[in-house]
Amino acid sequence: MDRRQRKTREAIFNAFITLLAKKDFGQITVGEIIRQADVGRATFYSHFETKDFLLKELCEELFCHIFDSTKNGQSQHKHIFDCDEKNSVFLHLFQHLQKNDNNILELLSSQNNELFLWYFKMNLQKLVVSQLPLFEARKNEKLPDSFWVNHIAYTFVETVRWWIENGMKESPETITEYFYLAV
Amino acid sequence: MDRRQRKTREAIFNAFITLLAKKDFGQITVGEIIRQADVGRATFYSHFETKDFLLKELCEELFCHIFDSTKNGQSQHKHIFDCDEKNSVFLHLFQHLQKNDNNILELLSSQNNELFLWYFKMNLQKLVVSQLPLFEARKNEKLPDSFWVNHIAYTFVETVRWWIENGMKESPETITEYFYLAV
DNA sequence: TAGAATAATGAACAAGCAGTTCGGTACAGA
DNA sequence: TCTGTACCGAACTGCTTGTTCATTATTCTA
Repeated sequence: MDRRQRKTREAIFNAFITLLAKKDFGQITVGEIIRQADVGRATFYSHFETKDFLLKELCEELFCHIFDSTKNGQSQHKHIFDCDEKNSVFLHLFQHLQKNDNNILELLSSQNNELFLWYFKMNLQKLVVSQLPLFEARKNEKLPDSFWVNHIAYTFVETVRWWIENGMKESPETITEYFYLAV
Repeated sequence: MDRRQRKTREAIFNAFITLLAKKDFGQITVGEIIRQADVGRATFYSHFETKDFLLKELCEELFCHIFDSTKNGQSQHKHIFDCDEKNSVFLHLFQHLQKNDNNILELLSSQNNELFLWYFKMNLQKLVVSQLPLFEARKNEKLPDSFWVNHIAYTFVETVRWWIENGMKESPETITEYFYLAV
């Protein structure tokens, strides 16, 4: 990819994240994004079809990074699926969130976009499916699988949200415990 | 209240609900609402400050109805807090939802507004607090109260969403059981 | 390093929407 | 019947989205 393209794309993403930390997705205008990113209007639209696509692509990029941190070998973390202790997968995620590598926290806070949470949950569900044995003990055979997976994934999302809204005072270890106790 | 006011208000609410069943809150315009409701533009704005306030007031009206169905003595249901069997409170809610008295289902579906779900959850939390003893057996003393209440309320919301998305094939009794098994 | 290809610029533009204003009309309630 | 109030509708401001295009700058490559 042309270096100019990469730089522009990054500038737009960064501007967008900065703005998302301050206000709701719905009330961010393209005008604000391009002012913050310092790019031309036409440039923005040559990169992203609409504002919604921008969010979509940002989500894909972020979640790709957080759910697969060995990509490009840049991360000091091992791939979450490769972790030795099975239990550490979710702990690892909480740790990632605490570090707030990508300002993901602002995006997950309650006032932000439904679509973003939806992406988060979708990625989580894939993870949960691979980790189902962990929750075997708690599962009741009467519960349909899809219900169960949905429940675990959303319990995680809600745990993160509760954590953020309460100032993230708890350690990732404590929150992981809460999560397991709640499921 | 003047009969004209009542009629206009109702027409706007109905138009809004009709439109919400078809498309996302964000892409409904005031123009569409007033065309569907067959009222003038200025009339709309004399009733509701903005589109957001319309949603807010609709939520208040609906949840007031569903969470307090004895209001105005119109309902055949007893007040949910007065039900004889403690267990029936949530069953009662699921039954209400199945009847879809107020087209509330469309509003709770995943593509709809965050604000709406937020209101739903807020009302639920109040209910959950009053019903906490029901969940005493499942609660672990390590979990903070606010975390626990939040978890129960959102488990309910997610149960409803799962139910809707899967075609509501299960009976309210079955779903109530799923809910209790999940919490 | 010259030249072709591609990306960015910025200003102008059309279209659409939110929310306001106001003079005129219709209706409710007493 | 009369008075106050609600509704109407059209016009208007201001803002946003998304497009266009001629011009400029940068990158890639031969």
